[in-house]
Amino acid sequence: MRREDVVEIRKLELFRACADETFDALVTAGFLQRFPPGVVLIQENEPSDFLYIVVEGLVEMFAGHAGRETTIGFVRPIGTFILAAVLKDQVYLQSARTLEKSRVLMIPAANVREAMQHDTAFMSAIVGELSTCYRNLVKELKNQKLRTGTERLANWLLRANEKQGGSGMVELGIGKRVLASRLGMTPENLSRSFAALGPHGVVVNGPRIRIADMETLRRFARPSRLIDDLTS
Amino acid sequence: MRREDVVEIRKLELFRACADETFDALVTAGFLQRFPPGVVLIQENEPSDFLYIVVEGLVEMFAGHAGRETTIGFVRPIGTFILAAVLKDQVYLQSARTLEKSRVLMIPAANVREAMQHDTAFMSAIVGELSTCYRNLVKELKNQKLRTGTERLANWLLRANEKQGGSGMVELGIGKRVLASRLGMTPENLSRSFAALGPHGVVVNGPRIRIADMETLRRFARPSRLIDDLTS
DNA sequence: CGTAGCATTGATGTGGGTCAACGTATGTGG
DNA sequence: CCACATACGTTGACCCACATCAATGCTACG
Repeated sequence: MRREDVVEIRKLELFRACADETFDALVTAGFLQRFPPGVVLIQENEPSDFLYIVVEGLVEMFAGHAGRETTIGFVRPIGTFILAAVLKDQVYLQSARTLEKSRVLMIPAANVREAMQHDTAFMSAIVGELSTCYRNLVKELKNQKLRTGTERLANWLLRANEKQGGSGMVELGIGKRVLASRLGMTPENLSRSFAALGPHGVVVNGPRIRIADMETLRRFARPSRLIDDLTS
Repeated sequence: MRREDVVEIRKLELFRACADETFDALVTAGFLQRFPPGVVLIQENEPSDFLYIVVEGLVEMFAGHAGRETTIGFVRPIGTFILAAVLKDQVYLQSARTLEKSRVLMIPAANVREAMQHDTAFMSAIVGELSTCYRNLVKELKNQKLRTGTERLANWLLRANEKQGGSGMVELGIGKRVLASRLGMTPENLSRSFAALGPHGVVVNGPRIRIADMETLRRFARPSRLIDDLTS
């Protein structure tokens, strides 16, 4: 494991405030693994053996039921997933797979729980992380229940544009079929939603999207700080 | 505030393990308020001044956007709400209103945050509570994205039946219009969904539902531990 | 009583899923 | 280098899930 990666992980909200010994112990106990794209890292309903930290690449969280499947979210460097399952020592509720070639740090769940009990600053950081994740999930539920698919796409584009500098040129960065699942629709419907956004100032060119008229798109999308803000 | 209420609150997962001084300080700092039905206790986008504990009655969590509104969940005695907002000292993402005559204990947010920093056992309980809430929310998101409205209703009935003793007679306990919002559909569609469950062994009689054929209903509903379990 | 709110039902429209066909890369092996 | 296979995105036809609008009956309550 590269030193620069360790430095980056240390900067995570989750690890920033904890003691050196805590951090070192966790990193030492962890395994750094490389995975090609498309590898399933964890599967729902399995016991939570590790806390996962994405050091490089891209991981998709998803879940299935009765023959259907949906994407819950993505984890990019540097980010963690399934913290809650690890803390409660219960089965995963989500599955995870790599979308790109990825490097992932796996920390044994028992070590995380133990570290939390011995380092108050770390536990405090966990509270912060869980609260943030909880609030993001509330926003996602509101996104799903209060908006149509096309509206979700419009807001996703606005947010992606800001993350990429606000130039009005958006690179999807993920396949459209995965984006469709993320937004809770079928690939066919995503195509039609893109078409429907044409009159609202959106020009599609393969994986490159141009927001030609930001004001019109915003008027249609109706972004809300209580749904779309990333931070909190 | 009655002594027996204090005893019950003390039994909450959130307060069970904390020090006596922590608990007493929080309860002393809190205000016990009575509200008639239909009172809005908090509104989304307002700063989080209090942690709320429902001592008696029934509270609905809901959220609105662009003229639409949806129910996120219910809080029954003894239960807490908006813990995450309080911990992050940020605005509420949900609103809350009483559905019945209720008694609610309001604890100033600053006291909660302070207590957490001074009582490790309390902080540990907060981690447990947040993890549980997070996982319940993941389940709700899966419920929404992976099921149709009628399927959600069928599973809701199965769960309500178990909570009420498993006799096969289910009392709704809330208005059908509120239930519809909870399940993410309109009141009209809830009526039709009830009708659609007739062939699957469900008999409706106003607010009293009879599950005449449990096996048939379960076969239709396809309940899953990864979506419908209350505990975890 | 009269009125207001709620549940139900029907008619109708829209969002979105399903199925099928087709085009366009991107590879792979001959 | 080409033929072929595969995966993906797009488009059209069609159908189901669900919302909307309107009308009706019911119950609860002042």
